[in-house]
Amino acid sequence: MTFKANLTIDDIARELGVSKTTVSRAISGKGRISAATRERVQAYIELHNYRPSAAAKGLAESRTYNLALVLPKDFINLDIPFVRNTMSAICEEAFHHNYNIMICLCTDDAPDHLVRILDHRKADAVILTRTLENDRLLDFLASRGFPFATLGSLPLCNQDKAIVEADHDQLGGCRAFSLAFLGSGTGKAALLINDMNYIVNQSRLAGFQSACRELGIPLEQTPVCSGINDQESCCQAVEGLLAQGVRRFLCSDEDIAERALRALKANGLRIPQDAVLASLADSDKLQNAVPPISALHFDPLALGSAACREMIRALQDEPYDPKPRIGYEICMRGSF
Amino acid sequence: MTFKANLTIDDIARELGVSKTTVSRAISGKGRISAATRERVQAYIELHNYRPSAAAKGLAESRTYNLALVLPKDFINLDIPFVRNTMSAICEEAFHHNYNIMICLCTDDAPDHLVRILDHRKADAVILTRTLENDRLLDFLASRGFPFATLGSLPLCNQDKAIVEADHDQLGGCRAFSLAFLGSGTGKAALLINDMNYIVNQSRLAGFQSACRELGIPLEQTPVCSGINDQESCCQAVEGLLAQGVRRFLCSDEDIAERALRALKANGLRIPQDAVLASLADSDKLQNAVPPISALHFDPLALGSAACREMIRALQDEPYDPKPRIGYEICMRGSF
DNA sequence: CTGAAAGCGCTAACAT
DNA sequence: ATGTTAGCGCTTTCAG
Repeated sequence: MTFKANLTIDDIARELGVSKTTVSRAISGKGRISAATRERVQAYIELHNYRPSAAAKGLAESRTYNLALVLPKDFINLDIPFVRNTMSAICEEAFHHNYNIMICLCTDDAPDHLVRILDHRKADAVILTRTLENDRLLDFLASRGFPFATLGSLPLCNQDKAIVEADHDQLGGCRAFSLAFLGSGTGKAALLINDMNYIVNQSRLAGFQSACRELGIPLEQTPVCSGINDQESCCQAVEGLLAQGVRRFLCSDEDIAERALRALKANGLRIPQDAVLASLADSDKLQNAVPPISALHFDPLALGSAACREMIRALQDEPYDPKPRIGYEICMRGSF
Repeated sequence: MTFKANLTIDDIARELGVSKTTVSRAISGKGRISAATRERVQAYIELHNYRPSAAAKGLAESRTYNLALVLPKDFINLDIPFVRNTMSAICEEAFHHNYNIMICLCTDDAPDHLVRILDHRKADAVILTRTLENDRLLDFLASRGFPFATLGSLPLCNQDKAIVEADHDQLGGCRAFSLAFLGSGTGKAALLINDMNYIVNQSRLAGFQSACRELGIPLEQTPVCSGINDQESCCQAVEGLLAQGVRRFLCSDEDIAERALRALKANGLRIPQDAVLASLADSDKLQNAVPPISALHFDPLALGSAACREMIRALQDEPYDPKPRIGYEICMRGSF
């Protein structure tokens, strides 16, 4: 079967003895058209495998049917399962709505890829895969008034600037998980956390502290160590806390949990006999760790899909949820 | 500063009292135009921050300035450093040439994303991140006559169907590395390999066998185990080989090397005292393994850039290299 | 219910 | 060297 490459709406109109308008209507379903001619056109299209040109449609409608997905540049060097997962979910969801995903690699101080996509109007909206407290990309998008969605909540300074702000229920999840963790034993419990510039870490801390308040645990009983970004800083923090008599460690994410596990093992402590450990974010690694680490589990696929879906709805002036929230699951694996 | 969103070439022409054509020429540099007017136009553009609409330019030129990057669907669940790395390199390179990258998640039997991109003409060419022996995506692209580039060599059945076929020098690298590995000791040496449907594995095997021939090692002295795709099959293979007296293990990639390392350790063998181990593909994991594993090292960034660059050159009718080859490096880390 | 015509913003012959 | 004109393939008033 030969492939007739570039059949146009004009060809069909001529062939069928109708006008371009009629063909267009038969395809889009917009405007009045008789069922008979619609079917005639559709049959022709089906038979001849006609596919409209996205470029032409786009130009006429001032749309591209593309979404720009901003990936953090360190994704090059570092596997970030969250990014990988949300990326695929977004891609799937976009496909489902006839949109495509254009990727751009950006850092806060190198937004070049994104700038160019906006300048050349190659996408209808942007999806950010993470949110920071001082986020120049966020400021940039807001200042341009360009529609965007975020995975993760916005900082107060950019409150409500996004069309869609999708997030896991971090506050509720961290609170519930912290309650379980804190309630499962006695003695000082510490929170190990990384970069507080990430909004997600702020939410985690807030959830943890809310649980502390609920249980009437005074602040000095729950030390918080932030800035844990490699094995060394983690070891130092853990050893310092051990010296203070802390034996209960809650980690803000899976990477820290892995490091803390190593640090505790290195200090000869067994989990859960000598010390307990848990994580406010999950991954395969924690499930397969020895011993497995209990964690608060979220579904990145659901988050990515939701953000993408609602953004596309918004673009099409359909009713949409500006702040989709994805629930959590508590995975008890015996590490506390 | 307010942002005048949609300045067009028409606005500029009117404002400057010249024709659209002149403006177009001043921008593209095509056609004759006086230096004076070119500068006048450029100054105006600079001042008013004009950016051409990619959609309009695209429609007029029948181009999209987009490249479709096909990612394997299992990238969702599994980190594939090679994919991550080449993806970023491609994205960077594309940016550099004013192209954008559109991603599509495909498997051999679910090419939907790609089909739609081609149908709607949303990309000018495709980049495949891997090549298989029986590759329906490859057949599909070839049958459509759509331009594409591959990372990795093509199978014989689709020889020369790609516009660009970028590859590491697998044959040369594997041969050289195998020579070093085989020459470093005596006794049976085994090759552990995964899916022979991957062209890259075929090249690795060919390189290995070429080294064997060169050294005059008979085939029965170099057992080859293929189909190693998880820890269990690796353990079985390793134990079977140990029983045959094999103490020298060459692995086709980093994942197998990791698994083999575990299997050897589990059998109480120390590296390199009791057994030696090496890998025909490298990654951070091998570098950080205990003990570090010697490996043949390639640069995925260079590969991705080359494929993307040559593909874009081809699209622009510039001279290009249809078969860029990236060199290798042998990283000796003491595991043999 | 259908068609004619203008237009989306740019490029590219073909004049001049 | 610059302008005129006609597209690229679709959508969308506005008439009939």
